[in-house]
Amino acid sequence: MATIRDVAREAGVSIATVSYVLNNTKHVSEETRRKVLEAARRLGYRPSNIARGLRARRSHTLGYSWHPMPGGQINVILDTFLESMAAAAARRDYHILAYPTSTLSDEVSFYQEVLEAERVDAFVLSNTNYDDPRIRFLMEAGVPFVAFGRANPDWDFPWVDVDGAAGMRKAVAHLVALGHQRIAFIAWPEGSLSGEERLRGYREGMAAAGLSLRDEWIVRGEASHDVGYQAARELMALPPSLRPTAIIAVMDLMAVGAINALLDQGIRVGQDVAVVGFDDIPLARYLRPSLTTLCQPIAEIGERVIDMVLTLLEGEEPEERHVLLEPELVVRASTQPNIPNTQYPIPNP
Amino acid sequence: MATIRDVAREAGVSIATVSYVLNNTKHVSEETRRKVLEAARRLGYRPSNIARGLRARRSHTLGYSWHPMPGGQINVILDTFLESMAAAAARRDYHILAYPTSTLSDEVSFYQEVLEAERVDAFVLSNTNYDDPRIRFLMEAGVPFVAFGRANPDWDFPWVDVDGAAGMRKAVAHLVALGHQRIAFIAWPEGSLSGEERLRGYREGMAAAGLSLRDEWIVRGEASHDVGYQAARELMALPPSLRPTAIIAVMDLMAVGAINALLDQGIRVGQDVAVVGFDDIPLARYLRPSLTTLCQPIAEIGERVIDMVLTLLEGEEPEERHVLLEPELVVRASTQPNIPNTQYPIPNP
DNA sequence: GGTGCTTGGTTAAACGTTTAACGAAGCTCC
DNA sequence: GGAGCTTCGTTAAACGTTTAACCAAGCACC
Repeated sequence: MATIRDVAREAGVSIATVSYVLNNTKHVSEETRRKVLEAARRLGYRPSNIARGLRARRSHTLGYSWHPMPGGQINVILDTFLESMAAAAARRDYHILAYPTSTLSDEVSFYQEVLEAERVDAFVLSNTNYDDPRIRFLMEAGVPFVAFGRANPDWDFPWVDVDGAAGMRKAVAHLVALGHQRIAFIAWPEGSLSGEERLRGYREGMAAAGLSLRDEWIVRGEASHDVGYQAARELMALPPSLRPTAIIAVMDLMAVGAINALLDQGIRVGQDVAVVGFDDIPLARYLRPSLTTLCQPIAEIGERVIDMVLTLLEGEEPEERHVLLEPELVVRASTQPNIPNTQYPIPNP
Repeated sequence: MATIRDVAREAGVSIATVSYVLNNTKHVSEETRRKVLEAARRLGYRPSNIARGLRARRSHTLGYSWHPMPGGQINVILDTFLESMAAAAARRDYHILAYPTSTLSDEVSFYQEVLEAERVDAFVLSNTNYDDPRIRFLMEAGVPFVAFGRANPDWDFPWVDVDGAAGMRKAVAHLVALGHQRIAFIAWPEGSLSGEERLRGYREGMAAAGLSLRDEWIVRGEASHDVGYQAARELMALPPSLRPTAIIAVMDLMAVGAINALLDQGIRVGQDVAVVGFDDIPLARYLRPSLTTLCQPIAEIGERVIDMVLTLLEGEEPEERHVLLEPELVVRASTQPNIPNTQYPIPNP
């Protein structure tokens, strides 16, 4: 494997000159410049990332850590998110080190380890919590990082997030436009940042439509299909005057549970009762009925996150330190009975 | 940040001694050993991975590259696979560099780049093809790698794979035990390695059960929900004496398409016609009816792959160069009408 | 024709490890 | 009591870059 020394010899210059030419970091005459580039090309030279990193104290690597999904749930965004991040990073010669954090005993000390071993220059985090210890640590340590998701509002750190409240307002407005007045919400337990955010959007949407809101319409439970199932049963057990005609769930999986509960009771979803989810899981469009839901712009988030973190790494301030992106409402049969379930074209035999 | 020099000074020894103690690579008296370890602990010393890599020509990093799913499909295994690999790698102080390859113009030259930049010591690949150029390149370059998936059988390289044929034999046997005789198969277009493998298992299963096989029962098409939908329509349009009573699909997504087609025709899935998929996508258990399918031992594959690749890196031969793991048949309502759709417990209010 | 500036390049140190080569001290053995 | 071995450490080179410091030559200027 050719080293910078080989290139220097081949071009008849010193290794310093080669370095200057390749990094464009000092003026070099057009003549030698050409010679160096030519020699490097001939030898197929590629600077060793390791050696470069040792001297420049840069690994040209970003760490991305996420919590793998519990209980057989799927991480809907992982593939898309990693792909968009890796592509954005590659454009600027950075690479992504993947850290699923499930197996870590102490997550914070893990960050410290990786950092001190000089494996990564900066971090991207997702699945943030309110008083997220990772964020606290990274802020204190002065490490550049960007989070996908917000945390304690008193903390000032760069993040990109989806405006869950705006999404839920869209969902409510959509349902209201269809004539619904009694709209329920299946939420996560208190304490989840994005959960409360989405719930707030639901409340705001109801208020904006001038609809009153009943405590019975908000049912909370852990993120699972079964909790969604049970919540829908409870909602349908309310007296007719209170019984909701539409249900919004904080996540698709719970919406699927709710739909299954309704179907089990002979309720026609989309006609008798409408259901909206959040996530746009891959199968949402193929469910019976297909699921109206909110779709997050994951690819864009990935790019923004990387752009921000690389800006930080260059010692500059990103023009926007906080980026809030709106999810898109995808209307399907679970709220619009006139949309056929079979919304995919049937290919000709 | 403490360096080896700081530790040496603190312990009153030379840096070489520190290195020997920390790497357990030469005998050192118990006394100095203790002093060194104590000093390292006090200073919170952690060797710089970069410096270590430069000298030892090891980045302690493995590259994992995969093709992101086309057309909004989800990569069911990514989360689990990455997690198990990262955990197995971390146990031996290795880390995973993630390379979704969609954006690469020339995939092979990409491997060369990463390798020459000394970013990774070895590779893991998945989604292998028959004459996979990546595998050809890595073999020729003499780079250690392990593939999740097989390729050209003339090539000798280490891999771990799922025995799709065995899985399909299980599926057929399961259906035969339920009394089915006319069993159809929805396949991918010719040329897919795992696709042909699974198809072969279906044929073998039929032969083993002494059932004859009709050409009409094998329908091919691109991997998509809609192709599955259309295929099921075609199968149901066969004359009654040929019409299958069970359908096996090469992947869950196509099985879902088939189920939807059957439902649209008023056919009761699980009672009139049974359907089996392959993958065990996360929603499979929550579908109506829930989907009988084959589940791949992804976590185990991840561990095996990492163990093998690290063994290779140590210059040894793994005891097994080819590992074939059987998928597990998960029986649900789409083949067993007596299994209630609502197979999840309903929590007490 | 010295002074000072610019241009275009070189020299050499540094980054933090690993590890081969060396060596001092203590022991065994004849 | 010296040869030879073992034990336990040290010294110093090496890994492949980047970059500060330096320098020679050319030129302008008074």
